[in-house]
Amino acid sequence: MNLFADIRSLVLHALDAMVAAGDLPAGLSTDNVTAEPPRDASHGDMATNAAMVLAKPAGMKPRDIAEKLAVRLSDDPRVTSAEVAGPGFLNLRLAPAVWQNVAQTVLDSGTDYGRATLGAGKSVNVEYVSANPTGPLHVGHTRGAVFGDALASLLAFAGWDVTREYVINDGGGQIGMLARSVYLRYLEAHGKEVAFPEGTYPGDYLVPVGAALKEKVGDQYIDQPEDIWLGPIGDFATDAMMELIRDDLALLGVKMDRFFSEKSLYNTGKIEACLDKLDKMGLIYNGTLEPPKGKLPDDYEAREQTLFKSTEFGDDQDRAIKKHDGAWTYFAPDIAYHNDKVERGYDALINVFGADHGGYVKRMKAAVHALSGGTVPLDIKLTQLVKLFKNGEEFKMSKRAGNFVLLSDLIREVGKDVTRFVMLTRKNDAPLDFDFDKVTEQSRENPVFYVQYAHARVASVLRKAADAGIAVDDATLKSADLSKLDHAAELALLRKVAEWPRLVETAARSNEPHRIAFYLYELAGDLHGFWNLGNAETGLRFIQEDDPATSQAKIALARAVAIVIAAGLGILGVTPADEMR
RNA sequence: GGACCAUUAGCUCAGCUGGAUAGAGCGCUGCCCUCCGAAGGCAGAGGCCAGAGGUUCGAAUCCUCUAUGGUCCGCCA
Repeated sequence: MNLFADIRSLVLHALDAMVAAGDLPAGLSTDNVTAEPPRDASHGDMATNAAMVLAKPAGMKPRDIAEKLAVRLSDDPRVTSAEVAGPGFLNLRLAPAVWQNVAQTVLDSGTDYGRATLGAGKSVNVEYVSANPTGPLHVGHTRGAVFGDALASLLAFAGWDVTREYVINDGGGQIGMLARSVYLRYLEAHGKEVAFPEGTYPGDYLVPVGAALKEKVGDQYIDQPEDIWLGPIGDFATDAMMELIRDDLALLGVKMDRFFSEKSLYNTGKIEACLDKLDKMGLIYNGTLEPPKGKLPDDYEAREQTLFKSTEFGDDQDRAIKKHDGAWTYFAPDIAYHNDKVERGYDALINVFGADHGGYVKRMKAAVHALSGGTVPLDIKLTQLVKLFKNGEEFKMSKRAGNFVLLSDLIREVGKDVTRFVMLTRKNDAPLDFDFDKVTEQSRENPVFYVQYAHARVASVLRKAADAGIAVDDATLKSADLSKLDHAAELALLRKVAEWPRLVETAARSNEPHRIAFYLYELAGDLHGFWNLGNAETGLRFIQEDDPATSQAKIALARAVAIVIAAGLGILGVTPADEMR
């Protein structure tokens, strides 16, 4: 399925044969032997570094190994030439049939082409978004949501059994503030004058929640002390906020497999049990932390509290799990939450956090390492800030000014597909500029458009061909005579398509979905370039008048490109377009 | 004081986990539509891969130090 893996194993077999023939010492490690397309296509279709890697341990000259290897590889029908080059590279040229078969493979597999077995038999939990349930999602949450979702899809495509999870922070103090805010809206719904004190949430979105509460409970909470209503209203408000958030996520095309309530860890003994477990490992103690460096808070005083020995696992200092008054810090339930994930039996955990949680990474990894005995890797991906630009100027958002751009506003303005794709055109850990004007522009500068346009062009060809009476269903295309695809430009395009499975693997291995977006942009560029060749050289147009057989072979190539684009966009959560408007 | 991330063309960024002459887009220069959508394409100019050491057949990539920028640093979740 993966051509590069096939060629690599061909090389490895040849090396084994050399060992058997006494041309190479036995027992050499071939871990670093690669088979990859050379950067410069003029070097050939595939290059292996085997000779250079093995030269030293074998005590032989690289060129000697390479030449013997070349002879053996030449025996394979797929290899048309094997030349030693440079310091000891072995450049291979492959038979056109190898590339032509790629088109057939793609048509056979459809958008499943490129699915990998990297994660086969393994499960991974991807936790993302996890915004506090105190209001609708805004732009700040969007990048993490898109990134996490695309990463989850990528891993699923690479064979992992993926769980998408959202942890609801419904156990902390901010739920109390939410409840008070809703209470004020509730009073307002009863016609009372209210003022929002510092710390409460004055946003309009709580108005309907207050009204709904009135609907549900009538006037029973009016003039009642806080301890009567705080709990129930907190629950009521959290549910309402989660409904809001789910709606926002739906707009983005994000669907979670599981919502985990942090509150469910409280008063159930789960936190205590988990910390007991750590205590038995000798990782919990009472102590006093060093005062923070840099700016010292005005009211700082050294206090003794319960600490977790995260320094044992590389953290800079130990971390508090209990406040001075004995209440849990946020870290405590979070440890228990991750313990729960470990106990659910995942083979790997991934958390997607905003960059402002960078300081949290080490302690969380420390906790998971301790809880799983080092058996469950936790990867934490941080997403950097998104800067919005409108009319050429940066649009600053601030909590105080309350001028957040809501996720729903963003979608309304530019759409789900644009939002998702653009958010994935940067590495997760690099800041991202989101320019409202650019992202809706129809030009090469706008990668979303450019990729969509390539897909639409193929769809257009299919329509035109059908109009001309040429059968272009995939079943027919599959049986086309692909040996007609013998032009260098056609083979080059097939090579690019053939890279897809390999790209999926590397992207999945590094948890970097942005690589998909970049590859699609390149593939689209190659298609556009190829398309234009047809201007000067009519023999390269997809539709050849009066020659349905050739047309079908060429259209099969176009379809293969479109299928890969569709598969890639599928991972990114973007709908491929059949025509541009 | 410390941690994490970044530093690649005038600008915005990739760089396939160590490979051959470092790549795109924008901008600049010059070209290509009786032609499946020119909403495109081709070509040219433009680089001390922040700096200095190290690791090895080989470094933009790995390690150390330095510089600059960003994020963060008590029991807030």
